[in-house]
Amino acid sequence: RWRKWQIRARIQSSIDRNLAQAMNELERIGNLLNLPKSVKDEAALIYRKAVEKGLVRGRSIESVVAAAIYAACRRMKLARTLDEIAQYTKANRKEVARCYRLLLRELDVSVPVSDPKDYVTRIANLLGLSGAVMKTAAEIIDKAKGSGLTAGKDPAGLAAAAIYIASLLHDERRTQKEIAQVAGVTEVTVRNRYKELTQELKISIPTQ
Amino acid sequence: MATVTLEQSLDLYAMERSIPNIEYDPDQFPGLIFRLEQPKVTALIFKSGKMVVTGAKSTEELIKAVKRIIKTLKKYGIKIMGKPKIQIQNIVASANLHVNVNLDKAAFLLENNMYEPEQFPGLIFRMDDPRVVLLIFSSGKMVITGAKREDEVSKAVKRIFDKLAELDCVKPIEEEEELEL
DNA sequence: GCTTTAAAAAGTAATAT
DNA sequence: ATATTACTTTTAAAAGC
Repeated sequence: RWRKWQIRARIQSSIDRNLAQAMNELERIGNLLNLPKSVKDEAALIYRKAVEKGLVRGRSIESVVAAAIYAACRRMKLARTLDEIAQYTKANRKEVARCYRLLLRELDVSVPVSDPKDYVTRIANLLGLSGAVMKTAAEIIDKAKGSGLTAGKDPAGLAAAAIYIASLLHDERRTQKEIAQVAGVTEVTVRNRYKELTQELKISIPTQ
Repeated sequence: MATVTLEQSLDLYAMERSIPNIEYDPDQFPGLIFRLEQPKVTALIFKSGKMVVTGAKSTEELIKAVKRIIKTLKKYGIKIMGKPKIQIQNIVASANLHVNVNLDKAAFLLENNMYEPEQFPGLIFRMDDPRVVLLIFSSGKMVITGAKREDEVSKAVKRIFDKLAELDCVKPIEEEEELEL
């Protein structure tokens, strides 16, 4: 059937054109975020599934690409906030979040719940903190999980507070302001998590 | 939240002129906003004679509110014939399981859920039967929405409690303060 | 899809004192 | 530095863009 073949070819070419444009966007945003090739490949795979399922219709390619990048980062356990990714698009965080939820619901992509420890690694690297601080912060996160202090809390805020505490314990102090900034949360959040973690886990900070 | 149907059309402009404390800006929204203080509800009134009533805490309160809204309209000279048809469209309720919920574990074991703590502290669970959506918090408190009947709410709460217990996602709360009424 | 309305949950953000 | 206030999520309907 000529007709059927023709329709199929037309759909395929439209998918191809969409993909070509999307891959350019993916490359652009991915480079701005300094994402490793493995994450960009993962995002490309997710995006391809989305186009093939027709999920991009009525939505901007850019926001779906951003959502695919976010999903890929989560799957690869690379700590990036939705805001960091959305800042390189014309869409706002809310629109990218909407696309991300659509990908989760419509595609067979399972995304693990984000682990505050992934943010610990990133924050420590950005602040040039030692592996010892990183290790202690990760231990604090594990204890917090065991005590049920992490449920419902922003992993970035938890990681920021754990890093703050660990930096004090290792005498590599960073201010709450510095940590809050790289973690992408406010100082108030770092302070609130810090209070809760030190009190509930009975961590005493040497007064200096 | 309920819809009310009056089998007649309404002149919203006339209502806006005669009834005090009314908001009506057709450029912003096609409905006229009417706020009733007792029972405290808000009604969106449309020119088709249909309305949306939100804020009622019970079916009884809803019925009383609709009667008072219509009485008020009549008081200001708006002619209303027949009796209103009230349909409950959505019930929003909150509940407390009085146990802590392990959201990480629940997110891994429950089927249709979404748990994104960087975005929202609650786990969003879409239940098939009854067809409702639950926002579950680690405190054991929750929000149930999407139900059309009150029994769907209690059924959903029982189901989710059983399911969470079965999956070993609940833990008794240590620090029990509890009310002394 | 958006606009408007209300309500709860717990966390975070923005702004006020 | 803490106290408000406001916004995040979910749901449903109305009429119109």
